[in-house]
Amino acid sequence: MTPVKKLSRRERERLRQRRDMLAAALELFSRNGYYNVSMNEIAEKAEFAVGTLYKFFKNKEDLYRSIMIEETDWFHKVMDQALDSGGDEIEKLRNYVSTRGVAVTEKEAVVRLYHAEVRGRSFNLRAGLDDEIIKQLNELRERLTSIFASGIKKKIFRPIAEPRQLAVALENICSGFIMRWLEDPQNNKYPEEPDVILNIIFQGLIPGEYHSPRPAAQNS
Amino acid sequence: MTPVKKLSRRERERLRQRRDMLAAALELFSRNGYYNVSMNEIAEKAEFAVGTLYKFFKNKEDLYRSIMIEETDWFHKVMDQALDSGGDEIEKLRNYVSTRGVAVTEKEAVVRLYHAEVRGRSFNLRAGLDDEIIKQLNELRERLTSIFASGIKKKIFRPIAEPRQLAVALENICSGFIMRWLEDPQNNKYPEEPDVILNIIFQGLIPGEYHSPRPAAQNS
Amino acid sequence: MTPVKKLSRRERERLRQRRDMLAAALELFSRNGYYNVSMNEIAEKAEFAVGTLYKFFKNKEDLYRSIMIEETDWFHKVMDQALDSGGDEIEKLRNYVSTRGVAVTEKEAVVRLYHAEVRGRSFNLRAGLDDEIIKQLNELRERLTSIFASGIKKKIFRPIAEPRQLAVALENICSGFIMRWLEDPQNNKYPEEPDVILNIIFQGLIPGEYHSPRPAAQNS
Amino acid sequence: MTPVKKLSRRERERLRQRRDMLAAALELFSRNGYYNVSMNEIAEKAEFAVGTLYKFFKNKEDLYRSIMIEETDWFHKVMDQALDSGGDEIEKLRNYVSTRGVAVTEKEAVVRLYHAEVRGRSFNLRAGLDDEIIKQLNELRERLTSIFASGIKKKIFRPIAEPRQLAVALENICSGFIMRWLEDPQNNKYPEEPDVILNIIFQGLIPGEYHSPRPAAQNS
DNA sequence: GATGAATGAGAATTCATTCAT
DNA sequence: CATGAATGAATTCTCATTCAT
Repeated sequence: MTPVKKLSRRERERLRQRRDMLAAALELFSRNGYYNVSMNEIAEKAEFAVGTLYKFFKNKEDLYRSIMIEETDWFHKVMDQALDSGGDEIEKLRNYVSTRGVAVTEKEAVVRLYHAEVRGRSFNLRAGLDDEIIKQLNELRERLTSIFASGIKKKIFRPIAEPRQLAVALENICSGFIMRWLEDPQNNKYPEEPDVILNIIFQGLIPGEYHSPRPAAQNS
Repeated sequence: MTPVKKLSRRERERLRQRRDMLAAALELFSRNGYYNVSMNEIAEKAEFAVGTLYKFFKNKEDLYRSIMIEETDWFHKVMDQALDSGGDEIEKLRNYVSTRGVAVTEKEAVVRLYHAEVRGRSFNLRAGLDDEIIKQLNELRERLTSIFASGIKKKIFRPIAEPRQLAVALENICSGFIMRWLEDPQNNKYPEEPDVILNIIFQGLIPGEYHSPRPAAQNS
Repeated sequence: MTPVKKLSRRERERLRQRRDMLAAALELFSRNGYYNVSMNEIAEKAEFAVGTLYKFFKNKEDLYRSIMIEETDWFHKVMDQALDSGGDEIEKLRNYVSTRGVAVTEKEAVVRLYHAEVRGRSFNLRAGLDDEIIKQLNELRERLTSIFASGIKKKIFRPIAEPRQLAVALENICSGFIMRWLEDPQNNKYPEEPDVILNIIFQGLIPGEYHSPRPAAQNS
Repeated sequence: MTPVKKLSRRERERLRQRRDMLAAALELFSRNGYYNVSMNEIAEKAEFAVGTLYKFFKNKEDLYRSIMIEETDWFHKVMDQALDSGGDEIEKLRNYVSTRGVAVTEKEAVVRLYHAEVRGRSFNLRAGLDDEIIKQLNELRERLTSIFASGIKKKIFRPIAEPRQLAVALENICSGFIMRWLEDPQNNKYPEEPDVILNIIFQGLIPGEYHSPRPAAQNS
């Protein structure tokens, strides 16, 4: 995908170091929060001297921001692929839901940080998240939104709410389950079957157990 | 609830002072985050000396914790009342949704903090939220859960997912909308009509615009 | 002179502390130079905690700058008085010379710092000396200049150079002697008799040993 | 002077490198001060690696000291030559004055540093200037002193002060003018005509405009 | 021999907390 | 009892120096 290939040993080494630093910092930040992690701790965990950290990152905030940017990139990419998957709108949403779950298992720390920062609005960054990050998150939501829109247009989905509202709802239901899972993995699982979540929004639409019974009956 | 009534002037005065301190701290914490607020700032805003703050609260964390406890109490009480409302399960949920919206307008700062802390899992508290707070939040979720359960039992709701999952979903959809609203009040409003949210979960059930068309038709 | 008098005990106390801090810092700076003195050292010498230093001064540079300003003020005032002295132009210059000498004995540390900063152009202040300080030093030179000018006009002094050049010369001869004195007090004294210095510039004019004899005579 | 000639290519190369390093460092030190110049900056400007700097100089202070020694050597040599010039005492002093001026134009950076260090007593060197440097500076002053002494003896100069005092005075008048020049080249020039400075000290003696006129006349 | 990445001691600064008045 | 000045531990960041390649 990238036209790389020719990285000198030196460059590869530097990249590896950078990755190690980011990994150590990510782990600590996601576990203890920005303000409860000192540069010395990060250095120690990454097995470098503090000074070396500062060769790679201008300051603590820059280090944090770099993590956020790289991981948002990763998240964006992963989710993008999920939504690129062939299939109809339902299939895409199914992919969205299950990929959100997969992402956690792959990078728990990232997701943890993502939740603190994006869902909870932490105050780690004085100036707030980078525009670039916000842009990516918005893009993702817009993709979801247009999937809902097109699904509605094709009459696959009933227009039970505006597409963007549906997108927000879906995002947040997923996040809610993930959060619970992270907080108490014993007792909470992220639904293995994405339809559990989709059913919440589209029970009438998703073919499956709860589908056939006419909704009608209930209130009459 | 408590057998109040007999508070000496002294005691009433102290309570007032305490309330002022908590209010000042709440405002600042919710706006700048725990670590970007100093005890001196709080003291100044509350118009007390720092020393006085320490007469009321053991330390900064205790002050923060106290806010969380009091405000969770308030939130719990408000939401509890909403769910106590007469009416069937649908009515109760409607009340839940709209009360969540009302709560924001009444105590924006509280909700802001609540979101950082509960939704995002901030790291203001080293040791995490108090058990007492967690207990209350769980209670609230359990009430929601049993509303869903009873609704399903009464066949008002279709059993599209487990009651607790539905509760989590509802909570998070609401939070999602509230968060967006807080972040950009210009462009995002919390749905004035609670049914917008409930429709997402129960479009087949809530009587209304999108109800009648049989969901069935579309894919089969 | 100042309309003070009514300083609360608190204020007087604060002033005293500030003075102590400045004194400790002056002593250290003048002996070791800006960059070889740490805030902790200053705090220790002044018998305060570092934090207290920062209550009085925004940062290290501010502390240094404050010293420079206060001491330049003092120096300016002392020299100004010297030049205010009654008497003709010769008398004023005599006063200038001897007061420069007195100033050293009174505040050796100040003069030491003054020399590093003003004569040598140190690099303690990134942004250079305050305009206020430079203004005062220029004023002093201008006063000297006009004394020379008026002396020349009155034909007390021969116009051997431009008045400002004479002022610069006088300043620097004095500084030169002072510097030598400070560096090696054993072997160098600042001329007790100001005429020694004035004679260098005005040997033909200052009444005294070298005065009356026609210059011609000198080699007879 | 030294029995040079036989330097291997290797050695010549090393000398050239050393010179480049010293030149880069001189430029930076004289402009920003010892403590505001990092070894990395010097290395970069000299186009070497830091490590290489340390092959030539034990440490930062040694580098600085080396500059001072080499440049003092140069200055000493230049001034020595000036004083070697044929001619009587007056001629020699004239040469001293004008050579001081020439030196600035040739090596402004050196003079800048010289002033900070020698005139101002900077604190770049913890242990003060090298004895060797001090010795050279003293030698120069002694030469000046003996010129004054011999001039007085020959009755070319009137004994308006002790020879050494005259030497100090002359040195400092020159330095004073040079400093002003360096600080504000627009508005201050070093007297092109050395007699301007010499007149200040010897107006009665230097043949010229102010020489013959009887000093007597003046105050009557 | 040259390089420059890595090191870590040291300095400035902040802020929760204490305690004399 | 309230006050707020004083404290000093902890944190971020820099830069002279070293040493493996």
